[in-house]
Amino acid sequence: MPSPIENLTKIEVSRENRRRQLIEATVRAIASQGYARLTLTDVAREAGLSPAIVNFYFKSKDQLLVATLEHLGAEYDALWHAAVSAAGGSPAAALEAMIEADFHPQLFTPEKVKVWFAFWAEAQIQPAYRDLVSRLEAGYYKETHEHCARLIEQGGYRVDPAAVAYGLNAMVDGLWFDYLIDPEAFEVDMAKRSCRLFLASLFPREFGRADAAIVPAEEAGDVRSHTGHRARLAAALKRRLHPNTPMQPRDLAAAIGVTAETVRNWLAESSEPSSGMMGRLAGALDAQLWIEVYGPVYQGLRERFEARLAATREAETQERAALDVLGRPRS
Amino acid sequence: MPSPIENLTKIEVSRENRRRQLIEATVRAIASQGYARLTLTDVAREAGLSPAIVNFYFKSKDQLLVATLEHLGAEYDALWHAAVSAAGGSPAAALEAMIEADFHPQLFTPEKVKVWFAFWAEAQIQPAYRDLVSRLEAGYYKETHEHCARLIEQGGYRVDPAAVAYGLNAMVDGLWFDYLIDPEAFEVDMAKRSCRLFLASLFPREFGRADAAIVPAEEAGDVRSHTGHRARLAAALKRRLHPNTPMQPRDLAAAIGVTAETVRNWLAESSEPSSGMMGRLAGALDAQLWIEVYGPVYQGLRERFEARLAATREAETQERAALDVLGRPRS
DNA sequence: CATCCGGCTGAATGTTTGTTTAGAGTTTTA
DNA sequence: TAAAACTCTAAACAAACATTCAGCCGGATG
Repeated sequence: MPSPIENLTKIEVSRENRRRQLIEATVRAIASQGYARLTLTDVAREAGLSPAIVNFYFKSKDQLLVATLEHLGAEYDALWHAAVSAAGGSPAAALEAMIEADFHPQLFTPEKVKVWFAFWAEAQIQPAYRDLVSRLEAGYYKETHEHCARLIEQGGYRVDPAAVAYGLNAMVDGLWFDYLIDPEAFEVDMAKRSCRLFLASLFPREFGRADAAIVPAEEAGDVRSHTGHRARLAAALKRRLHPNTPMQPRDLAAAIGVTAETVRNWLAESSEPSSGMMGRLAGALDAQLWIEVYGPVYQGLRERFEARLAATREAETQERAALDVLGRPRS
Repeated sequence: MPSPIENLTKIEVSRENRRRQLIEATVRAIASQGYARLTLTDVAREAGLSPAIVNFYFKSKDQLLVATLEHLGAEYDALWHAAVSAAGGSPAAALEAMIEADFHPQLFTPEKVKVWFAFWAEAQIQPAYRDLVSRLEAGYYKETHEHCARLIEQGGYRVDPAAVAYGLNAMVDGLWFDYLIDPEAFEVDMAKRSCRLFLASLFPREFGRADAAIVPAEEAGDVRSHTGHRARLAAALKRRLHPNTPMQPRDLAAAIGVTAETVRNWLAESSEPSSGMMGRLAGALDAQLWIEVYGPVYQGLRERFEARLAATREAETQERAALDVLGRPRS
């Protein structure tokens, strides 16, 4: 389990922290000023530094913006990859995990959604943005399509996996859009329910009947609300900060830009990182961290899937038998 | 059937034309330069005029941009309102009409979609944009919700109309987004099919079974492909340019910025306006024009709906009877 | 025909902003 | 400890841009 930071000198780590500090300042600045009116003075003010600093760490304003988009893209990719891995092999659980990831509080904040749309709009002009955005979208679509196809095959369904994946992707993007337009009125539960409604009406055995989908999903609660991940985080960190490894708490703290005291508190389970900080941790260490900490949550999701599947399959069998009695097998 | 242009002097008409010319130049300029890099010089170049002209017809660059957004919004509203009216009272046909309108070639062009997203992204900052965009979205959602609710009630379905309307809106927005990201790869038919797949799985009687929705929809063809609307347009125009009305072909031509010769060609059915020009016509005359010209197309859609409904209702009745025999009425 | 007036332009203006540069303060290295 | 390297800032610079304005041109008006 090698860590990226082992290969870097302290100077390089420090530079990396400054760059990230500026990138995060850029995100805040775009969210408050807008992309079009963004100036380096805004970024510097957010970062608490002088305007000229940007041209020191990034060659130009354009490069800062590209780096910001790359940062957001990497964060998004890492999150849903980890969620899918944690969901195990079941395609239904994987799709559910992707929906959860799409509305995960680390990504799905008013600030970040605003910034995403700013880049998306601008990507039509700037080829540098465009390529990156297209690659992200394609990767996400491919993954969705794969799980849909497997689900259709395993479940013996007869719909076009491309149409399903396409529709699901579009719905998620559209819900992000709704959130952009009016974050106050947006209800995350309702959004997830709409996605499940779509899947449930196509795959009733795995996602429950469409009728059931209108009932607020009491399961599949917010990841944050689950207790136990504080302990899991501490354990996962301890494994990585084992005495005979070169990395010590203070190194990790320096790598992610917090004090050593903060890291010690996490290890002592007396506090826990914000979701944003959690993303930094996963970046500084490895993506496996995500799975170890949040895996059990998705594991729970998976188990509920299996139970629901068994129940609805029973009902399905009875219904099918009833039709068979009349000699008119269901098409 | 009063026409707005009757109340305007020639000078006012001329001013209105220039304003629209500048607005359309702005749309092209944003599509090619992007919102952030847009300069008045770009707009002027697109319009074939000098940069200072903008501050003559609009007090400032900001006002030009607001006017541009208002123009797009009015066009969008008019289009789907007309489509819904033409669809008659059936909620299913209305929903189908709204889907058709959302991907209508007048609106759904790479240029306009780019510009829409540019404004949407910027709407997070500029309250002037924000209010307008929110109002448009709300109106569209309300309409969708209404038709969904009626469909659910009439059909005896048991899903939450809000979740359906929400999901459908999100899917349409998301498909626009896909188009933004990669217009080359986008297939309009596939997009419409995904929307119908969603509706079909919830309302199988009105939209056909989900299984059927994977077959390319040979019906519901593109509005443009229907012959006959050239004749309908000529007739509709003749009614409005009747000899004893004050408006003559040359007035109409001036109002929409074409030559009188062009209008005469439309009347003679020897040519037809582009979809964009059709939008101008409806604006200069009245929205009813849309219905007269394109109504029969949506009428055809409605008839196919009725036929499909009758066929699937028959099958449904048989199935229900089969279940009743077993004394286990379908829940 | 002379006059007037609105439409439009080219040049000028003042502001904003990205970038450069010289150098001060601090840390690291020899 | 001295020198070198690094980080960061303040000021200067140059380019881009929205906006203003004086005035030209062409058609309408008397």
